[in-house]
This record gives sequence, C-alpha cells and structure tokens, in this order.
Amino acid sequence: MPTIYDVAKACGVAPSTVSRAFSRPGRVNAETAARIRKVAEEIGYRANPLARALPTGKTSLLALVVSDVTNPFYFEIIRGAELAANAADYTLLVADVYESAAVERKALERALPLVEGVVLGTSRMSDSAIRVMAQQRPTVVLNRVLTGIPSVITDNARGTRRAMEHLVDLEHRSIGYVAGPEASWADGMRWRAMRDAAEALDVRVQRFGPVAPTLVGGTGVAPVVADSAVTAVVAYNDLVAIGLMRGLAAVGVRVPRDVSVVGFDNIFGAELCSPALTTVAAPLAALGRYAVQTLLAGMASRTPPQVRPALLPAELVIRESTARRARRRRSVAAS
Amino acid sequence: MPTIYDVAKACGVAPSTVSRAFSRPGRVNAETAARIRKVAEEIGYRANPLARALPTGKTSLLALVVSDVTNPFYFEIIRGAELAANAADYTLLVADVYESAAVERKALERALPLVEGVVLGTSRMSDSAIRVMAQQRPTVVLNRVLTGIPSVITDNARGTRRAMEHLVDLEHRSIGYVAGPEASWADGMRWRAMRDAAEALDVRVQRFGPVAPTLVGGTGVAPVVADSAVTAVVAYNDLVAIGLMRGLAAVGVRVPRDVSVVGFDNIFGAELCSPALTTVAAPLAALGRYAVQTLLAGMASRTPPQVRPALLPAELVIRESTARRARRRRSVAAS
DNA sequence: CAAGTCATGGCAATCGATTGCCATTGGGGT
DNA sequence: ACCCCAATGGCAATCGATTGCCATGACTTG
Repeated sequence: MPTIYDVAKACGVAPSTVSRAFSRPGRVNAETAARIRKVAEEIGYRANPLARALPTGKTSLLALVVSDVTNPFYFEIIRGAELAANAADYTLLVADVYESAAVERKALERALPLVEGVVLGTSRMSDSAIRVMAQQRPTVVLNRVLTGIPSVITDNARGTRRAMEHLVDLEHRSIGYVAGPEASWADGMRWRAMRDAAEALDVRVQRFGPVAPTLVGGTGVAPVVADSAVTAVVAYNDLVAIGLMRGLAAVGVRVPRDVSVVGFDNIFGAELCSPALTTVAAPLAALGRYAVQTLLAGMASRTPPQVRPALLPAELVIRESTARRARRRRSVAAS
Repeated sequence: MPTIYDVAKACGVAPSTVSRAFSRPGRVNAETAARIRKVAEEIGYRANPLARALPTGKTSLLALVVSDVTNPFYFEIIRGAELAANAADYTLLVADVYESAAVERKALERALPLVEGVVLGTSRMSDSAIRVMAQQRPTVVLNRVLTGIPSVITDNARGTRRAMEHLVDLEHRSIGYVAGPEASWADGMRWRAMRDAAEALDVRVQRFGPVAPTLVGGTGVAPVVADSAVTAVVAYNDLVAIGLMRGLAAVGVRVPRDVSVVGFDNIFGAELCSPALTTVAAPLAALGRYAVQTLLAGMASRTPPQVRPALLPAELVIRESTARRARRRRSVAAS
C-alpha cells in the first residue's frame, strides 16, 4: 500500500504537504494540490485510517449496541442508523449483547477505544454505568431517558393512549398488560401510560408478568391471561404479543373473538402472523437515523447538545387481532 | 488514558518491558511481569488497540458484509458470526449493502483497511471482483462457491431434493419454481437442483420470475402462478414464499388446498405466517459461526486453507403450506 | 579459570498520518 | 525604498505499542 511518503517522493514535495492537500483544503496551493491528487490517484494511494486515527482519535467508527440482534425490533433501527452513519462517512459497528448487562459491558470495553461515539439501543445497564461510559465517549441512548444524556425515544405515552382508546372504542372495559423485563425503561413507561389512560378512560387494567421479551415469554403467560377477567391485552412488544396469541390459541382462546391483543413496535412479522397484529408502530428507521444524527451533532459541537429527549411519534396500526368485545364472557378452556 | 509509558515509569522499567509483559508471556521475568500487571491494573491501563494495530496490522476486527440487514435471513447468521468472533476476541463489523454491488464495493473500500478478514454473505459482486478483494484480505464467502476461495454453503441440492420428494409424496406432478435475483448463486443452484430432482422423480417443473427476493417480489408473481398449471411451488426464499401466499390469497387461490408452497431458509416469520410455511431450513447460526471460524483458521495458518466448500446440511421443515394435491384442478379465480 | 550460554531488560526504529512552528518568497502599502 | 503580511511549503515531534538488536550479568561447563 502506498503512503503519503510515496506520493510525496513522486511529487517532489514533503509528506506534510501531501497530508494537507487532502485534509486541509486551501492550505496548499491549488495547483500543487491538484498535482498531488493526480499522482496519488495514479499510484493508488489510500489514506490508512489507522494511522490517521492514532494522533487524531478520529476513527470514523460509531458503535450501535443492541440487546439482541435476532430481535426483529432492531432490523430497521440498524438500517436507519447505518444509513445516517454512512451519509456522514462513518462506519457503524453493531454489537450484540444477548440481553446481558455483563456482555454489554464487555462489548463496550472492547469497542469503546475504537469508536468515536456510541448509540445504546435499549441498554440493560444501570443508569450509573451508562453515565460512566457517557463520560468516555459521546453517547446517545435509545428508548430510555437519562437526565443529561441525549436520548431518542418513541412517544410511548401517546401510543399507549391510542391503543387504549382503540380498545375502549371496541367496548373493552378490563384490559391486561403483559410486562417485559424489569430493567426495561420502555416497560415502565408503557405500564405507567396504561394506568394513566385507564384512569382517564375509566377502565380497569391488570398487569401480568414480567416475562422475557420473546415469543416464549408471551406463550408462557397465556394460561394466566386466559384465566383472568380481561377481554383485551396490551403486550410489552410484538414478540410477546405474537407468543401470547399462539399461547391463547393453544388453550382454546380465540383472538380476537374472545380476547383482543395489541403489541408494540410493529416489527417485521407483525403483519405476517395470524391474525395480523394490531400494534403501536414505533418509527424504527427514524429512531436509528435520528439517534446517529444526534450523536454526530453532539460530536461536532463543542457544547453538550439538547438535554430534552427527542420524542418520535408512534402510531397505532390496526389489523386483525383486535375486535369488539364479545357480548358474553368466554368460557374458560382447559388449562 | 494511561499508556505503557505511564506504567513503565510507575514500575521503574522500560516501556518495551511493559509491552512484553502483556504480549510475550515468558519473555519477561515472572516477578517483574506480575509487578507490571499489578501496577497496570492499579492505574487502570488499557492497551490502545489503534496504537497496537498500526505497526502490526492486527485490528481484531472482522467484517461481515450482508446484502440486506433487514432481511431476517441474516439475523441468525449475524448472531452466529458474532459469537464466533467474540469467542476469538475479535469484534465483528456488520456492513449492510442494500442489495447493491456498488454500495458493497464502497462499504468494502471503507472497511477493508480496518479489518483483518472478511466474510461475504450472499455477495452481489462479480466473481472477479471478489477475487480481487480476496487478495487484499483473507476472505470467506457464504452461499456461493468460487474456486480457490474458502466458502461455506448450505446443501441446497439435498434440501431441494427433500422438498421435491415431499411434494411428490403429496402427489404433485407439476411443480413451479419462483426464481430470485439473477446474480444470486443460490438461485442457480436451487433451480438446477429442482430440474435434477424433477428428472429423477419424473415430474414437470416450470420456472417463474426472476423476482426481487422480497415479499412484494413474491406477491407480484402470484397471478402468473395462479394462471399456470402447477399445483405446487417452490420459492427462491421464505420471503418470496410468504409474499406468494399472500398474493395467491388475494386472487382467490387457497394455500395449501389449491396450491402448495415451499420456501427456503426457515427465517424468523416462516412459522408465524398463516398458513405456517413448509421450508427448507438453512443452518443459519451455524453458517455464520462456521464462516468466521474458517476465516480465523485461514488467518492463523500460513497456507491457504481448504478449497473444498464446506457444505452444511439443510433440512425440510414441514408445516402447513403443503398438502396433498386436490383431486381436481382448481378453477382459476379473477386475475 | 576462561569461554560460552541463557535469561532479562533497555534502546531506538518503526507503523502512517497529523500539525505546530518556522523559513522563504512575493506582493502591497506608505 | 522599507516594512509587513499573507501564502506556501518544509521540518520534526507526536500519537502508543511493537520488536530487532544489543548490553548486562549470572550461571554452566570444559
């Protein structure tokens, strides 16, 4: 691989001039710069990003930490983040942490010295641990709010409210919530929003779980939900909702005829399942894109940027898993 | 951040000794090394991977290039690859190229100087372009065979054969294939395997498409398939298969009653859709894991490793989208 | 006892690009 | 004619770890 020294020799100038010809437009005479560029092109010079990064610290790498890459929730987020990163000439490094705070810590330890900034997607770390790492590198948090650290979140309150209104429109008066992981900030928000909405709309809510944010998590609570008095259920996320529907089917409860089900996020698969899932759609690609843009903006400006979390709108996508409440309570099937 | 110089000073030894204490076990007196390690621990020294990489070229980074991160096909592959990479103390850099050879080239250009090796997942580049890049960095190719370059593939021939046998068992005698992208190596393999199997089993096959490897790709050919004489269809992949089922439903063709559908890969969603999809399951996580392991093995050994492509077994997962052929041909619905 | 061997640690060059500072030159202002 | 300044290019230090080579001293061995 040719270096600036090779280019410099071929041009009869000093290496520093070659360097400036590329990174300091205007600092070098236009003709000289043009000549250097031409020669560099000819001998196939490419700047070595490692060598550049050593003195400057600019690696052009950004980390996106996701709690589970196999969770379809992240696909569009990753895509959005990567697009935004590439647009700014950055490369995105996706780290998967398998829903484990310990692995997350280790992954960050590995990646942190390499990257210029970090986007934490649904982190499972403690607030204080996040604050510690935010001191080392510019950080943006997804789906969680920490005062003093820029964050990008979905408007869960509004989305939850919409879902509740929808269910109430369908005459449901007793609504369940299947909770996700305790450590999930979004879970807390959703449950709180449900209770607020329930009060405002004058209906009863009941909490189930917590369960793992997976299909089997949803399947697992199905019997409990089936035995309860609720006629509609809002699940922590789509995966849980879909698992729940299958679990309900297994114990003879029909969706939406006996019980309506609403999910969160509108992941790939939400419209594939049967019945197609009514869900509060998160603006996934926008979330990823905006997080990266916020991060880059923060890196560019000297001063720490906005502290107000960015609130991206969620909207209710109505499909087939919700329906008007049956006149009579279903008879409970075998458990 | 403390450096080896800080540690050296604190220990009263030379920086080179500190370096060796970490990277050359045995080269330094055991007591000295222990002391250095202790002091390093105390002042919180962490080796700077950038500085290490500059002289040695060892960045501990591996690239995995995927044609589309939002394609569920890759989730488990990424997971498998990342696990294998982390186990060897490498970090995986996932690059998304949106099904475009041009973007792939650009992404590689960006990432190549940073990584020690590359896994190409379903690359859309030409053979020659891949060979050029394989000269720059150790490379392993997924789902494609290039002589001289290590590759890891699914046993498409056997998998296709199983699918055909299954359909023939169900008395289908006229079977369609919905082709994927022309540039896809797997597509060629599958179509070839279909014809071979058709000959061996004495049934007719008909090719449709090619279509984009997406839901809409599948939906789009549905009318053509509906108008044809086939009673069963094998689709390029699960996405196309699911799209096809929806498209068929839209024109009044019932799956599996009127037409049986088989997919490829067994992605997330294949068992969620309705009817649940019968599909040739690719060993996704194993594919990712094995590709990275092969890459690392090739990097470790001086000599270029095995040239025989590694063939990972596929198996047929029978669900609800295939059924015995109806006695009479269906009546064709509106188009 | 002299010579050779081994263990251990230090010196200094190196990877490739960046950048603060200085030297040179030519032009403009007065 | 003199001074000053802007434009331009070069010198050399720097980022932090690695590593070939050499120096020292201890120990072995004939």
